Amino acid sequence: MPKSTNAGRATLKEVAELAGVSLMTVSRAVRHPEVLAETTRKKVQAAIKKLNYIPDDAAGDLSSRKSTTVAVVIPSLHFEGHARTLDGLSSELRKHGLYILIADSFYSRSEDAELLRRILGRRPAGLVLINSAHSSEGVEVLQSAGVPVIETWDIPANPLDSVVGFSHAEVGAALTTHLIDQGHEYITFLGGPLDTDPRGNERLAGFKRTMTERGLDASRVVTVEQDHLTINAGKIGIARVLDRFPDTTASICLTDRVAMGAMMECRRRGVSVPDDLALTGHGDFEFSEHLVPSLTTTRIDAFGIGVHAARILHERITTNSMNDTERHVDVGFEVVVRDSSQAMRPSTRVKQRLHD
Amino acid sequence: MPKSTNAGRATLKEVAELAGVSLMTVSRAVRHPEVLAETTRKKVQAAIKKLNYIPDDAAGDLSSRKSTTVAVVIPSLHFEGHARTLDGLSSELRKHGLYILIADSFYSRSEDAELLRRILGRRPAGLVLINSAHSSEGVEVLQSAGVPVIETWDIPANPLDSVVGFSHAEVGAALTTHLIDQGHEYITFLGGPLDTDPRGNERLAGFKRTMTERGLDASRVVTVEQDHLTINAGKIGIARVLDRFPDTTASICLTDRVAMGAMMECRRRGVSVPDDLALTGHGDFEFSEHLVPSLTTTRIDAFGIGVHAARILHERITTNSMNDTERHVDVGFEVVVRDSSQAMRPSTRVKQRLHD
DNA sequence: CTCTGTGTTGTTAACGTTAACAGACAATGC
DNA sequence: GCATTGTCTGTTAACGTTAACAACACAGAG
Repeated sequence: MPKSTNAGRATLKEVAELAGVSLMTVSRAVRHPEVLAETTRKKVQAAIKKLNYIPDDAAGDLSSRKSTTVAVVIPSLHFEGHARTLDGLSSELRKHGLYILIADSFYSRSEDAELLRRILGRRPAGLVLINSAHSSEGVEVLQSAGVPVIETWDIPANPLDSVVGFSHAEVGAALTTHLIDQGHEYITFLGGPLDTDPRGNERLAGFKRTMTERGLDASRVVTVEQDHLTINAGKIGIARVLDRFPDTTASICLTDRVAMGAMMECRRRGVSVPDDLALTGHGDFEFSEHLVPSLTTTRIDAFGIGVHAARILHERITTNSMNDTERHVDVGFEVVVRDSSQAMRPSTRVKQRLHD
Repeated sequence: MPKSTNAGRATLKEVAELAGVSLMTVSRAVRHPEVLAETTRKKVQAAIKKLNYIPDDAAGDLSSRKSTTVAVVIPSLHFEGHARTLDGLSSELRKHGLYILIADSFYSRSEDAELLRRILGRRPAGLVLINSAHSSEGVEVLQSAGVPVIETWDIPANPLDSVVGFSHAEVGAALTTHLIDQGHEYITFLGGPLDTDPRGNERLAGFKRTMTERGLDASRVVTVEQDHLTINAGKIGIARVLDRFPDTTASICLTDRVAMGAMMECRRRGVSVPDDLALTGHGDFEFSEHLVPSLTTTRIDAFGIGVHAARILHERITTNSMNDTERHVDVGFEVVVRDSSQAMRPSTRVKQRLHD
């Protein structure tokens, strides 16, 4: 057994000794095997296998002044879309030998700068921010980070650096337009605590703008403080909507989870969706198309956001040129019209009992 | 601007020069400020602030022969429970200054060993495996990793090392017992492709064992190949259940997502849950209690699994003693009985229309 | 038979940090 | 007054790797 301090793991040196070559030859056998003479290569590879040698990437990074990690700052993994973006990032970054270091930031804004500093201590090659907002100190840290920073899931007014996202205001506007086009006039916006959710606020702004443009009442807004964007918030919220604005015929819910909570509560109360109340969500979650009635929503290419961010990152890491054309990407969104927001077609109504 | 190669970031050396002290004094100012004289400490801290110095953890790890990363191998982030476990891990590990390195392994089993080798290249202090199975080569890599390995979400027959999980067979058995106690005799197990899902298989085994013990037919099993554990699989699967075993009065679904798909399809077909067909799931997802009818399921303390794993890991990293008492933890589970599996109480039935 | 490449391997000096020890100096005990 | 202790800071040698360059052998060209 090697008396290495390195948790018993073999090092370049030990492999080199066993194979009877120099350190660099072993290093080359790992990274550029093609430059070695075949006999040497085989000898070294045998030694590597025998000792179960795994190169220490951190030491390699240090020596070569490169970095093989990308840090991802994410508020919560409980949101399907974020998980999909992470998948997209991961699958694309893997192709380039980059690892993902996770920083979930779902706590107080005040620790924000500290978290970012800690993560920068790992010397990541770049940072991907998923749907996150930062304190002014945090922004300062990011600006002096010296590595590419990619903000995703939004198109902020003052981007730090690169951006891959979509317009939340347009999402709000598109859903509102859809409902108005369906003949609705009394539309209530159902959201979470909007002061801590800039994106929700933008969607609300899109709603208000569109309602006003169409000459309708844009002031019908209900928020739920306790739960943030949960199914439960929708359940509580829709009760308030029905209470405060009983003539509401359609409600725009901040996310699909909120919409689901609303829909279930409607069912419990015997309020028919969409006949008594039309509902829309946002995000196109897995369950959304399966609900009865199926949920009208907006679909975001969450995986694509991750892939896009990864590509931009990779390009910016390898080439030093800042190709401005690709610095800001709007991936758009798609309004998916389903049963919850339109007069039901017979084919989608509850079917007859089976086997009769 | 410093001419450092390190992406413009300040190093110990630059801070030392600015403060007029040695490297070690700066290092101490960061890690053990209490040993320095107050005047020195302030001088150094001012220099650190001025240069925006952030220590390079990788270099520190290398020099001190420690590691500040923990690698997490996770099959998919799309499962709520996994995300919660990751949260638990993260929040507990953060207390000890440990970072999480993510390896999502949701691809072919053959790449398995390669992925593990790559992750070990980061020299993690430990490995947490969430709900994962490995090829024999992968197992070999793990065994020679030389760091603590914690398997979670299951209690495997042959653990590699530490374990934090629960018995899937008991889950299957408990749900089956519950349904039998409700008076059901014709129970169908609805699962995914079981050959690639050892845990699903165990739950199935628990089902079969219990059915047989109670003298009931244990052979009613329906699997769906296309989709794995999705809502859609439940939708497709329940159709097969009703088709192949029309006298079924209760169905045990592999997960809550499958159960939801089943429930929605039932609604579409006019099959009443639970009156015509009782349903159970597994996992207690966010939506489960909100469905109408609410879903009977098993609840796992997913966050707690993460916290537990983090504690074991931390103990094993800091003390070299292998405290055997805590090596294998069964966190258990809880059967949550809701409306989908019992004769409905009036209070939970669909309420009267609102405002009338 | 020297010259010039070409293909292959080795040597040295970093990368940014820390552990271990060494030294300087002041305060204390006898 | 002199050794002894304690407090603080500095020096040296690593950690495991890679970039850059040096060195060597051997082939073919002239």
